Amino acid sequence: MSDPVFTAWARLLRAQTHLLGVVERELKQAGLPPLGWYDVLLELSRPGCDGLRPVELEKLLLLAQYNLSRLLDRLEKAGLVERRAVAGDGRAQRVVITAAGRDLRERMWPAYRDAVRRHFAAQLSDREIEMLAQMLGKITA
Amino acid sequence: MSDPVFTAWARLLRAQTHLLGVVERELKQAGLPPLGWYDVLLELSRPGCDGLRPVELEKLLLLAQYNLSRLLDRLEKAGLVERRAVAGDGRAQRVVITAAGRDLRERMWPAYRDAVRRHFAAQLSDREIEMLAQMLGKITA
DNA sequence: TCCAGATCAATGCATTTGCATGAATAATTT
DNA sequence: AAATTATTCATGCAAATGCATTGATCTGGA
Repeated sequence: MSDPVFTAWARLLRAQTHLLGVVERELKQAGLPPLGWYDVLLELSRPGCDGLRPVELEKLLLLAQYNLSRLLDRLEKAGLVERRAVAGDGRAQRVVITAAGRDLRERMWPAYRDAVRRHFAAQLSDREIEMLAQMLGKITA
Repeated sequence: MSDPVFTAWARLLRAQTHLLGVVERELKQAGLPPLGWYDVLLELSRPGCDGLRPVELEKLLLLAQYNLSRLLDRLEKAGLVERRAVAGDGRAQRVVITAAGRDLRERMWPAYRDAVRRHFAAQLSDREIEMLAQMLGKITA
């Protein structure tokens, strides 16, 4: 296990598990829904975004089709998104964020941001953050 | 979202999700159990390790107590580990790997190692791997 | 000794995920 | 046009996870 590759791999898994754990815990403690909800709401509220198809969200968020389908069920039930028919393609749908959805995302953001700053950014220098981003970017590139 | 911190954060989540996805997929395709099984078996088969308590595994692997309890149920049912009583503490138990457990871990290793090399290490130089490890180490430190 | 509090592990129940498949529409081939 | 194949999304069922609680010890005072 002195192999540098597996040291890095192990630390990647460990860091992610740890960070996701604390961040989710803080969100929950603030009475907010899980990060997965945030991710969807964020994509749908990007400037100029007039709704997205499930199949597009799937690729953006690396979610399995059936998981996204049910996540959208929950978001819709909570009144945060709406599914609309797509003219010209009877299979597809367009998922649109509602006012309540935008509102929730905006309320989640401070808690999310602060948790990431405190548990992630605070451990690293600005220079390190940038190098980290640069290297991690190569993986999914 | 041009904030370097959140660029790094987003890439961390993305890289991990992607890597875990492909690695798990390859393990499954090779007819092998999930990574979580490997992690437990690895800890239990470290040289000089004479079994570990669930509470120790919990901390090593960052698992929730109830999740570990049930993971051990599965491993035990599959004949890969045994739970033994601890002399002197009636609450505790000692989890010990079996011969079948060692065997499985050894069979998982090549598939795991190759997947990590191909999807993770291959994207980065040796120097980058080391820097990555160094930075990620600071997070859980 | 006895009791209050802490630690260790299991479990009932609800939620979420994974897997396989299905249902509907679109695109392509013949 | 008809038939085949591909795409998009949903869903039944099983497995795993999260949450709260329980049961059983152990520990440290009164």
